[in-house]
Amino acid sequence: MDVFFGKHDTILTNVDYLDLELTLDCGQAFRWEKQDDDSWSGVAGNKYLNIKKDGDSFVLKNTSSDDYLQFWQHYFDFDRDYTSICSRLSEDRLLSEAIDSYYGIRILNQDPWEALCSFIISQNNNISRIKSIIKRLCDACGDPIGGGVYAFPRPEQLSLMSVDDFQKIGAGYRAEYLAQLATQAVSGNIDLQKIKTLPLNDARNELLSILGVGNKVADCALLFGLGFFEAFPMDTWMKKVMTQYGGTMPDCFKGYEGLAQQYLFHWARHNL
DNA sequence: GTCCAGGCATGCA
DNA sequence: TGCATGCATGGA
Repeated sequence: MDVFFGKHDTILTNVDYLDLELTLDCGQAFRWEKQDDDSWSGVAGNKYLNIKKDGDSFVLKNTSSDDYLQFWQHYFDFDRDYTSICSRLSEDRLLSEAIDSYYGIRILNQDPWEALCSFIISQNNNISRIKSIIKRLCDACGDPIGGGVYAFPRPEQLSLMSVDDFQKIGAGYRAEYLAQLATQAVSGNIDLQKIKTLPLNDARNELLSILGVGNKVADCALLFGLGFFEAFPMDTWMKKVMTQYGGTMPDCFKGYEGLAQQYLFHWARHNL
């Protein structure tokens, strides 16, 4: 991949492995919207981005070299060699088919706090509704970052919301979970930066102690927010997929379970 | 109107 | 440990 820093934009060429729609709209992140010109706009951290595929290159609008190097490069996981990982994963027949069909899914490195809150909201919920709840949450108490756009609220901002406030934005029965989580995060009882440094199982157990966090939500937070590429979220779709493996994971998934999961999840939703 | 969504907490065996 | 049930909400 080559990176060019223009006067306003950052331009990526020779990108081996990125499909914007598959990556930004596959249910791992909830703040990206497709625009009329087929570009994608979204918020991550306290940054707004518009990114568009233009022929063989990708244009990150109004993105400085600092923004790219210090934030988006890691967000899009560009430091990881997806080509060699997918080559390894393709040793499995089903995964090989999924990768061929949906080439270009990357795992985004999202903010741990946002990922945890988002996947608590996601439980027993559908993606379009998850998106709208999160948007209302950001509009209600996140930092304005310009253009009428708001960042995802920090713990102390969420802690100022009451259970009733969370219900008013449509969180439903998850309102209680969000309120408790915010309180614990502010008190330091939940420390995601510390959890990030733990071994996978310890990190997982810490997350499981949070009200409203079960196996699936914990694994999503680990994979999409806390940098655990080997986490393997098991939702209803993945349970169906795993019957095709007799319940045991192929050896070639090892170390890359998260990406394998995301491909199989996508494959299952379109083929089962 | 009815169904269902990237589940989880709870109670009971 | 394993299974049944209730849960808030709104888009399809």
